Amino acid sequence: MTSDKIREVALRHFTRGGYEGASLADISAEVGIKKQSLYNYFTGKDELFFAVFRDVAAREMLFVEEYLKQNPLPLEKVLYGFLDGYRKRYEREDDTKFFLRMAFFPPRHLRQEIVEYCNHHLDAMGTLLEPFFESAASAGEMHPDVSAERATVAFTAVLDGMFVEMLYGDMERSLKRLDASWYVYWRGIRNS
Amino acid sequence: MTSDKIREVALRHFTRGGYEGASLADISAEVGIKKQSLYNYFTGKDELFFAVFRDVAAREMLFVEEYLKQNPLPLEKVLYGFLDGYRKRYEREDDTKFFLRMAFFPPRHLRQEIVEYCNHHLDAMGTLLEPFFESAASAGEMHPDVSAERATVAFTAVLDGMFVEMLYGDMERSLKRLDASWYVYWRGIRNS
DNA sequence: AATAAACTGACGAACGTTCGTAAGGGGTTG
DNA sequence: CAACCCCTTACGAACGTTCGTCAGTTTATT
Repeated sequence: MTSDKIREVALRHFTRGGYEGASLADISAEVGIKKQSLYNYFTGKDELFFAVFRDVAAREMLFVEEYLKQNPLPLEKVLYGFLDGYRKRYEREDDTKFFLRMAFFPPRHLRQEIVEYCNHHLDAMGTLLEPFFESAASAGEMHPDVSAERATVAFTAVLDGMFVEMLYGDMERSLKRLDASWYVYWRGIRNS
Repeated sequence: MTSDKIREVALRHFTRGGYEGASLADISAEVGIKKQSLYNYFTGKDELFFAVFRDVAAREMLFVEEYLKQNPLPLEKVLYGFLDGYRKRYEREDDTKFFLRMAFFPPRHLRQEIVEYCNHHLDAMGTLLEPFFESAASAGEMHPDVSAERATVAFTAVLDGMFVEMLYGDMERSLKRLDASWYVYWRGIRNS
């Protein structure tokens, strides 16, 4: 399907160049068609962008849902596995990088729509994550001084910290940061 | 000085639109001159960009140096004050936001030069920060299980996590994250 | 025959950049 | 004091390119 191919190539171009830096000429050339032919599938650049954006958001959410659907495990395993799973996915796919870029630096004229989408995404992610902390708290896996909410918020910060280091591109540094962040984070919330 | 004014306006435009999204026409219009007149001060867009970049990098480094120059304090105060000081600065100035944007998503044809600059910056920052952790470790302020290096790396991750939330723009969320991240981080490294 | 998907051609607008030039101020000469 | 030159700074006009987009036409599929 040509439409899928276009979205796939466009994702890569939007990720590397941003909205302004991605040109329809380059995208269509890589797909193997003329840029005017893109208009058989999308009404314009904005619609192509949002098609890509929706694809990415759906896959991101699916990834999180699928991971958290697994059988209940000790919190330590769930959380570290989550970080490591996301790390591996980040290496393979442009999805997360695209999503971060557009969340942080949206093109001005699409800003509002993007921000709304991202807020919804973050809320949904919090809703999926927090129960794990709450049941872990009930089970005595977490230190009683650390509330489930604080632990959740701090965990998403660890996740973002890892993303940021990966954005920057140095794999060795990323692993070192993941190790250090997780080590300190888990010491900070565990009950022992 | 017109050159300063240009750099000041250009900083704002580069921060909000990125390299590709910032146009010389818009910048010059806001300064109050025609775009051709920019060429009296800079040989082109790239040189203007690097002039801004160097200004920003210098101010960023100066901020860190000045803060850490203060009289020795307990590690807890130094680190939390560092986070909070950066938070306040972030609200006031575009410097950090510009720096993050260009570090994460540099324009392709300037990528190498930018990355080199950023690496130097990160190294210098590590060099300034690590001694605080090492002397704190010697003084018994940190838990013996946590190495100074791990604590340093995890701390810069906390800092980046805060930046990221501020990038996203919601102040309430940023403060909540700062609170949670710091609370968990300090529990993770303190000696008690 | 009908429909979808590719094409050619062209559009106005914006981009960064270059050229030639005019206005202004300062310093050195008559 | 006036005349000259020079250098800085601004500008209008135009350059060639690229941008996203629109219209009309051919090709291929069913």
